[in-house]
Amino acid sequence: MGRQPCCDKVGLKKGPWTAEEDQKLVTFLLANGHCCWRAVPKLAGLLRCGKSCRLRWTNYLRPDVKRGLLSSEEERTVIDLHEQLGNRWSKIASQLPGRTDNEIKNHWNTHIKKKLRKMGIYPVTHKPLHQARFPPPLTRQEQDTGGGSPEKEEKEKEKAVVAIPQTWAQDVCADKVLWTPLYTSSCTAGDHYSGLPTTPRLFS
DNA sequence: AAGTTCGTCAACCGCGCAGAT
DNA sequence: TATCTGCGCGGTTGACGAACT
Repeated sequence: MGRQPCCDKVGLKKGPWTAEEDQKLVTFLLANGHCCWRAVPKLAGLLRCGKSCRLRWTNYLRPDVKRGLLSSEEERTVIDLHEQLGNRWSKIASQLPGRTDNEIKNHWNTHIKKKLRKMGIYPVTHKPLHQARFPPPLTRQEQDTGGGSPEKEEKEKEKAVVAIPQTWAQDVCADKVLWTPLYTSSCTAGDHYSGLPTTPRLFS
């Protein structure tokens, strides 16, 4: 049996939120809090799914959410944390009060990546471009700062393959550093690989 | 001035995890 | 133990305005 959709999509509104919808959601949540996101739209009188309401609230309507560009200090923090954690946007966001994972992710993709490239730093590995290497196959376990249960650790060890991030292909192409398909015969973004590649081929 | 391309960012989608039954 | 349900996360899309030709 397939997974049920998060909500019945028939008759539900999608796309940008109107001021009126925002008002309804804020009024409801401030008065009642949220016991269960699935029930929120119905109770608040909105034709949205619960997921959409949660996203709108956490990213834009929450009273403590900070708007506007990231300061240079915040940016530095994001870069440092990204180096340690990778694309764990929610973890990174938790270190920056008032910032959301979505905002940080967008800022990273549109501003920071570009800045790093200009500085000659490869944004995925945080290493100089000329030393660009395929990212080591870190498992979630390795990326997480905290430890896990021994069983979990064992399971993670078994996972010798990790997903190649789709951004990899984009980044590499943008910087005209293309990898030869030495590590796999038909490797594309989203595929899986095990082990490390050999050498990159540079295109001018 | 009009058309096209690029950059930004709000919002959606699908998946994985955890708790409940 | 297996299945169901809801939430949260990360990747991706698409609308829209700005910049460029």
